[in-house]
Amino acid sequence: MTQKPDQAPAADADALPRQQRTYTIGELAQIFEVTPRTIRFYEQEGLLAPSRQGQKRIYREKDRVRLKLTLRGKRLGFSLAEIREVVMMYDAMPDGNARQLRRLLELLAEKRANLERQQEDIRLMRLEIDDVDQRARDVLRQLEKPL
Amino acid sequence: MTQKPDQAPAADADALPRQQRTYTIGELAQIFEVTPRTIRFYEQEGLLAPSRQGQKRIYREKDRVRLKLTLRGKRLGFSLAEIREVVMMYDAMPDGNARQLRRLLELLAEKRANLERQQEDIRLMRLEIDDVDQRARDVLRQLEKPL
DNA sequence: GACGAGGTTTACGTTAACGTAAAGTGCTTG
DNA sequence: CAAGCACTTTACGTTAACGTAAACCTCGTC
Repeated sequence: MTQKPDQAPAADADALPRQQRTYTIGELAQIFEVTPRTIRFYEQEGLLAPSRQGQKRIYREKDRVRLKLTLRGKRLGFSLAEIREVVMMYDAMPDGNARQLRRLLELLAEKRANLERQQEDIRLMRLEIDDVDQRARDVLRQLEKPL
Repeated sequence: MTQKPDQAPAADADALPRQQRTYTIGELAQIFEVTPRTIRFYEQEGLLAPSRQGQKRIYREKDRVRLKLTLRGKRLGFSLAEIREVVMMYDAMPDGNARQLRRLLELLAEKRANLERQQEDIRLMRLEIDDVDQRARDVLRQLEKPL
């Protein structure tokens, strides 16, 4: 029963060259610490398009990367709609219409500007945090001094 | 009618030393490009606590800074609850209980870690964007070449 | 062949962060 | 003093991003 490596799922899964590996929804969910529901929802929103094997969803490397990018976008506060916009244009690239491509470049510039503002926000917030931290330590030191 | 600088609101407002300046809700809203509703909502959520003059809210420099920090937090994807947590502990600092202070330091460390992950996310997403940008430009060039 | 572990669809519920509308207060300006 | 603005409270509506529950397959295993 262990001679048919047709689609070995679990045991020697990490022996495959990764590009050919497939994932179930549960596996992906575990990897990224989200629920299957979340993954299905992202599909419904047009962010993922796994193939099917009968009724079950089959995720490939491409889908895994998509999910990773989506979650990264979310951590940065982007909405699913924004993320989808970029992802879909990216997919439409190969047979790219010139107008579409220019639009994509605009979009990318927007995102870049967004990221830069975020970097500045991070820088400032770090300064604030360091300041508060310092003051808290000072107060604490004063409290512990008169022993 | 222009001799009483008691609480001059508009005309020579920028002549005041800023620390004494006060703002109406509408002014603040305009400055930060949010609606008054948003500002009231933040108050309701415990993020702002303007004084009153009769029924009207009076915002001082402190409130303006609070709002600025709040909006910065939002841009970074923090929830109002998270922001409030830090803000409230900050306010409780002066009469600080040692346990509270240590808790604050923990919280700050958390936030810092969060910011660092975000920076990494930004770095990676920039790489992605630059890559997509480059490929889009390449395709575009090929489309325009055979004139 | 019952069953438990995973998968599936469908559908209603929930939370955060406001938007929007109604109805009232207070000043100042023609 | 009527009109208009900017403010107020109260309350219901809305959207995004899932959570949760029910009811159903399908497969390997005891």
